Amino acid sequence: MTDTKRTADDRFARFKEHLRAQRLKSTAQRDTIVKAFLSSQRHISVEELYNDVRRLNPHIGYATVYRTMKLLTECGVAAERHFRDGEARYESAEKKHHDHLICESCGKIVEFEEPRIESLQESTAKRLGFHFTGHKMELYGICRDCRKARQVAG
Amino acid sequence: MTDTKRTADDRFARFKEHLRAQRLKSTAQRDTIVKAFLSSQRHISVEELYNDVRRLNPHIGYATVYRTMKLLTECGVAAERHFRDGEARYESAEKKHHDHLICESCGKIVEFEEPRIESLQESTAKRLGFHFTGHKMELYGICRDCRKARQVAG
DNA sequence: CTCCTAACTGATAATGAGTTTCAAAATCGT
DNA sequence: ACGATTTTGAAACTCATTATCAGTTAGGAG
Repeated sequence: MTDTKRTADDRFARFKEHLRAQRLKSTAQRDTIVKAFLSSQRHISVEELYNDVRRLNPHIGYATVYRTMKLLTECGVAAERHFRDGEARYESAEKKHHDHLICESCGKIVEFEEPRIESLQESTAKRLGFHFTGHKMELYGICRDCRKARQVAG
Repeated sequence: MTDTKRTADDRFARFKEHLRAQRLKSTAQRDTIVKAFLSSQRHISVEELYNDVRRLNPHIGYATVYRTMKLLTECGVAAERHFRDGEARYESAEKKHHDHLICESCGKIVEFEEPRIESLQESTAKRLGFHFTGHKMELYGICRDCRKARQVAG
């Protein structure tokens, strides 16, 4: 069994556990949506997920996808992100804290951690009299591939 | 004449210049909206601005406020910001680059600059093969006043 | 100053992401 | 298997913002 498969199973179990703890019900729709999410690529939008889900069961509605992603976010299996395009994107919340670097040309999203930035943010907040609780941070740039493509084109 | 008044005049002139350059027309509505914006507090929302404008001229419509803020943004007099609450807020674009620290309890917005953060961001992007073009960054925390109030209440 | 045309305005409709409503259907503890 | 409680899908509704459109206005040519 692959690592990917095993962690997907773990997260699915965590979701089921959340339902039980909250006295919510297990349904075929929820299972389908969660499995589609867990086997999707990172940073999927609701629309993209809905399209995946529809392939598995065309009767599942848009609202149910939204509702299920909310549940997944509540139980810590998914994390909601808002980048520039205005629609929410979801990623697995397994990994530790990280931020995103986004290519303005092709939309590629790269994840990174930089503790030195975090610690400067914390000290900046403290300097201004705040107890630091978190941040929203995305870096934007042009990735190597797009720079190359541009040189060829230009 | 105060400094505030003088820079407001400058910005108004810059707006008028933009209209001329783009062969757009000067109208009483635009003048009213721009003056209301220039005499408003920082980080004003469209709704707040609309309310201010209505006091000066109740016949000006919502759409015209939106349209005029777009013009002000285009000519560099205003800058659009998107914080967590989902509605756009506008600030004067006169000042040099800065970021925002927002109190999660009372909503207070403090501006700051921290070149050391910017330079770490730039080097992080470079390390990942990107040409850094910009960022979106907001810090969140609890301000001193809210912490005090909480102690008293608790 | 008067005409004329392109630009502008305000009301309203439309958009798009996301949420709520509601009647019918499904779950699950007893 | 019963029956209260949840859940579902479709459709209606938000909320911020943008587009449409018919009527109005600015401002340059003459």
